Amino acid sequence: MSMDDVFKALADPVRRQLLDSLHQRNGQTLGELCEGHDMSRQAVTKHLTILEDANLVATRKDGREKLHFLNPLPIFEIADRWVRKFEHGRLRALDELKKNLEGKSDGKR
Amino acid sequence: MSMDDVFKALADPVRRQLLDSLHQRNGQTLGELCEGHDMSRQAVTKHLTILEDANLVATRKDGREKLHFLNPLPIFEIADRWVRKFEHGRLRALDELKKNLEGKSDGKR
DNA sequence: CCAATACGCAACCATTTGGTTGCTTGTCAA
DNA sequence: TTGACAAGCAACCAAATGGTTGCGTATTGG
Repeated sequence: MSMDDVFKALADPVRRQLLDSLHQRNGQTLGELCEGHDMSRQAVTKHLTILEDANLVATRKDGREKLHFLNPLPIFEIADRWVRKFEHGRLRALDELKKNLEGKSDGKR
Repeated sequence: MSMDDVFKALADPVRRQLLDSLHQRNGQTLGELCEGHDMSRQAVTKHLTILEDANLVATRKDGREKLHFLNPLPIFEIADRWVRKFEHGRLRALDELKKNLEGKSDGKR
């Protein structure tokens, strides 16, 4: 579950939609998660595997069904780290950017 | 600057490193940003273009140099939306996940 | 028991991605 | 003015991605 895996897992709209679906109703089976997606079951399986590898989804087998559960913790971790990193001057960020784009060799370099 | 563009832009370690570099020192030229990356200038240019398309980096031409500036706002927006969406039960998320994985047909379905 | 259901596995394919090289353009400085 | 430097453009390539199909396996309900 490297950080890169989480970023890459989140970079696909289908996978984000799968997370959304699990957020609405947790513990869905593979078949249920396939509904509404215009692709084969195997394609959805591949996406779910990527989400599992990123530790965003955990599974449990129940009989012949496979239940999927959302794990939002990696999302929180990444958000924390990345937001905190750039937090400095969050409010003034737009102003600073504007000035930088207008300013001609403003001396900061 | 769709949300998908931002996610995809952040999904590559080279691009995240470029954002880091700009965070350390804003307004770097293309040549400066290339230093320390074991790839051609053109490869870095492509990554920077993706960051520009995602509105994470803005540029200004200064003579024969091109200056690059970080725009952290899209990161904040995405973090806000996604963290808020899954915020519910953030603290208990891990416990709930554990129980779901252990529990056999806990009746919620 | 056995047929249907739910899922797994693997080969295959088209497109996208991430990189390269070669050449061109524009700007500065000696 | 002209050579060197910074960056742009375009063609090309290998590998990863995202999808497909066909078939195999295990579980369950009638």
